[in-house]
Amino acid sequence: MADSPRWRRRKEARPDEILEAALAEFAARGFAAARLHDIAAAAGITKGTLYLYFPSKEELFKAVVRGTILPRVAALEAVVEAAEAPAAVLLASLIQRWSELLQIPQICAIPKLVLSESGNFPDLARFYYDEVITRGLGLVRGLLRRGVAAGEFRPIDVDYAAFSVIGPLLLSMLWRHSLEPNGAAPLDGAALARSHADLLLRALSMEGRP
Amino acid sequence: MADSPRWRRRKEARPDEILEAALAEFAARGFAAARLHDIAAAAGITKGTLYLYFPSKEELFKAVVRGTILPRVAALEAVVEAAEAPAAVLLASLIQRWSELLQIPQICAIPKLVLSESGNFPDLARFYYDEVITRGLGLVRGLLRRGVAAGEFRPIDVDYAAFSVIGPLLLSMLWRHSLEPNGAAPLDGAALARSHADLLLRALSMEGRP
DNA sequence: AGTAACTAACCTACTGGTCAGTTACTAAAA
DNA sequence: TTTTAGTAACTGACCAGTAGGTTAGTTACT
Repeated sequence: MADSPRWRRRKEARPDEILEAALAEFAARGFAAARLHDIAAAAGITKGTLYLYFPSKEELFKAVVRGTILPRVAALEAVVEAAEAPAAVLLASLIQRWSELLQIPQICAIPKLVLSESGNFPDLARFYYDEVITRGLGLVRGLLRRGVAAGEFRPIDVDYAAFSVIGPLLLSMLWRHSLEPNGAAPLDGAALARSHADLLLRALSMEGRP
Repeated sequence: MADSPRWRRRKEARPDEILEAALAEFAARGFAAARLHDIAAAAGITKGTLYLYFPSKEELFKAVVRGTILPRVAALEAVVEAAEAPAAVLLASLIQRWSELLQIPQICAIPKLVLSESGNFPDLARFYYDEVITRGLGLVRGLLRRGVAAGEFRPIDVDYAAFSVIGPLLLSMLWRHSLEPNGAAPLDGAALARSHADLLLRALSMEGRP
C-alpha cells in the first residue's frame, strides 16, 4: 500500500491559505476570541507552522485586513477614474459596483473587524482610515465635486453629502455580515442600490431650483 | 484620628456603577479583551464583589447593552409618536435628535459593540435586532409611509429608503467612536444632520414630478 | 452579637508563543 | 537506477502568563 505522506511541503501555497482561514476565523469571532490553533487547523497545518509564516497573531491580523481590502478600493477607484460619463451615471455605477461587494462575505467582514478592533489596534485603524476611508470618501467627494462643477448637481456641501452616499452602503455590509445570520430580514443588494441611487440623484438634481 | 473605613456597604449603588465602568471598558477593548479586574477596579470594588451582582462576564455584557440602548430608542419613538407635524418636519427633527446622540460617547459605542460581538453572542444580536434595529427602522418607515400617504413624499419603496435615512447616522456614530480617536477628521454632528436632512427631503419631495 | 457586603488569595482552564525532534523532499554519489 | 546524506518544512509537546470564576475569611453596619 502506498501511504500518502502525513503532510507535504507547500511553502508557496501556505501564506494565502493561512490568510484565508484567518479571515474566516477573525470575522466569526473577532481578534481576541479567535484561536491560532483553529486558524492553523482550518488552513490544514499546525500552530507551529503558522509561526513560520507570520511572526505573531497581531501581524497576521494586520496582513489579513491589508490584503483583503486594498485591491477592492483600487478597483472602485478605477471605475471612476477611467470613465468620462456624466457624474450622475458614474455615481449610480459606483453604488451598483459597491453593492456587488455584498455578495462577498469576506469583504463585508472587514469593516466590522476594523471598527471592532480600532481600540486595540490604533495603527490598524489609522491605516484603514488613510488607505480605505479617506480614499473611498475622496472618491465620492471628487465625483460630487465634478458634478457640481459641471452644473449637473446642486451646489451642496460635498464633504457631508459623501456621508449620505456611503452610510447606507456601509450599513448594508454590516447588515449582511452581522445581522442576517441572526434572524434579520435578508437584504436585496441590487434593489437597495437602485433605491439609494435613485434617492441620491434626485437629491442632487438641479430640477426644481434655479 | 478617625480612619475612614477601607470600604463601605453600598448595595444600591453598585449595579449602576458596575454597568457604567463595564460599558467604558467593553467599548474601549471589546468583550473578549476587557478584563473583569479592570472593570471592578474602575467601579471602585474588587472582582469578587462584581460576582455578587452579576453571575458572569457574559451576563454583565448583555446587561450593559440592554440597559444603555433601550431608553434611547424609546425616547426617539416618543419624538415621532407625540407630534402631529408634517412628515418632513418630523423627519428632520428625528435626524437632528439622533445626531445629538453623537455627543454621548457611550451611545456611539453600543452599535460597534453589538456588531463586533454578534458572532459570539447570537442571542444578543437577536435582541438588538428585535428591540433596536427593528424599532428604529420601523420608526423611520412609519414616518416615510405617513409622508407618502399624505402626498408629502413621492411614492418610494419605504423599506429601502429607510436604509438611506439611517445609514449615514450609523456611520457618523461609528466614525465618532472608532475613527476620530485614531486621527480621523472630527465630525460636526449638527452640520452633518442638516446636510443629510436637506438631501433627504429633496430626494423625497414631490417637486419636479407630477 | 449577628449578618451580609466586601476583599484578596487562590484555582484552573486556556492560549499565544517556543523548540527539539520528525519527515518530506532534493540532489549528488554510488 | 538506487542509495544516501543534507536541509528545510512541518509537527506536537511543552511553557508561561493571563484572566474568569470561587471562597474562606474580614469588616462595615444594624
